[in-house]
Amino acid sequence: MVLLVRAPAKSRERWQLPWRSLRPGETIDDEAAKLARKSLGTAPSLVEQVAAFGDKRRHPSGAELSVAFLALVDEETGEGVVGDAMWHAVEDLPPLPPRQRAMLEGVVTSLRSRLDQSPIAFHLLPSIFTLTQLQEIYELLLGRRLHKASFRRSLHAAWLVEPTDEWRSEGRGRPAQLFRYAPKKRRSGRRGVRFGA
Amino acid sequence: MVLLVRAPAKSRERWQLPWRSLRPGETIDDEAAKLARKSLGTAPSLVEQVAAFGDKRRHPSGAELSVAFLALVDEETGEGVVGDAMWHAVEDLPPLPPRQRAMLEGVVTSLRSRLDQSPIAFHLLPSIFTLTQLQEIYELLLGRRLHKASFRRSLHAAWLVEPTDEWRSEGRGRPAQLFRYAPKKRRSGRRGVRFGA
DNA sequence: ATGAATTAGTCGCGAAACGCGACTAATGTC
DNA sequence: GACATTAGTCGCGTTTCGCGACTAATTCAT
Repeated sequence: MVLLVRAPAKSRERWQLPWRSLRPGETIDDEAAKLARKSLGTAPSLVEQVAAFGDKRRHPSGAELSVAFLALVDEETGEGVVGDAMWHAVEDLPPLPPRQRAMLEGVVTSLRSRLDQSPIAFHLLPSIFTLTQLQEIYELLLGRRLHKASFRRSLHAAWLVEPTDEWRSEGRGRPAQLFRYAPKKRRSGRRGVRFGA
Repeated sequence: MVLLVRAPAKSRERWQLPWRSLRPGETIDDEAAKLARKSLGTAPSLVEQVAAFGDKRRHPSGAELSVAFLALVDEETGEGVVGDAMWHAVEDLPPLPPRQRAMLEGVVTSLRSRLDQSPIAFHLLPSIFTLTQLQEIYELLLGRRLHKASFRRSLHAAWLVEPTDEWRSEGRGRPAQLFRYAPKKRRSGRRGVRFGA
């Protein structure tokens, strides 16, 4: 889901991405982190610069150039959103200013395409987790279901996790083993997680 | 290879990426295209925005924010470079300002990673070309050799080219068939070019 | 002429990766 | 004790991949 804020009354669209103008002397990375904290009421688990947009479609503020950042929070943290901000489903968004629409699409595409190389998903989990939890995160970010056996095979081939000796029995069903994120640095030809079904 | 220009005398490094400051009222896409034309003496076959850099490492001009663009020209066109600009091998570069070093690395990585989905290579070839020419472009951009049979298999699987009925006999050896870029829009599950060996 | 050299293009096999249904395992519930 | 529920694995048929070896068409040297 995407966090949107109410737009000023004069805009045609009623919602916008959270944004702020760059203050002289500040770095955009710092500014983006501050904006995320302010919009969420808490610090996100990951903030990452994605792309810059500077074409004819102008930003609502009239700015020539916009730099898009991705910030991720887990569902629980997302509940504590402050002010007039509200979460919207990515597949069902209200009208947005054209450039923001493009930025959002770019961010989502970029996120999904880098998901196999970058350990983004682990930022949304506690340090110890079950493989089912991990798979659910990937399914959420990719927007589609994955096959359990195939997911685990890719995962082990990528040497990203190692088992702990703890087990979690969460209500009914067989207890799940807990894993931690522990990428093995394969010196040559390391491979990311490949997904398919 | 990368086109660098001489830095002002006061800088520690002697070379820099071509750059200019954004003039109010201009779009960065337009400005980038102009800069490329001016640096090269001719229009590049492709100009593409890649990423923005705004961390602590400052641009030589002191600017807070830098937006990196990729411009590609074929070897022949590159000969006509004007002024004090000079081509340098990507694997053997002179010292650059830190942010520019990072920008360059980002651009090259991004170029290589998107090469399988985006028809970048075709911008560097005439509209009619041989498959060996195409493979050489990919090898140049990826910085490694590819296996001929595998390359052609991936290429045909991606439905990117179609044969013409023309043949080129270029000196010795068997004449090569000429192809044109003609991507088939497979409605579902289109796949890019995959490389390996 | 004839054969070596050169470049283009294809075949096919062994290995690896993938998709996926079906299986076993361990727990709670009725 | 049967059954539902969740975790985890196995294995088989198919596709993809890496790559050496092959055929094809031309030029060059003798």
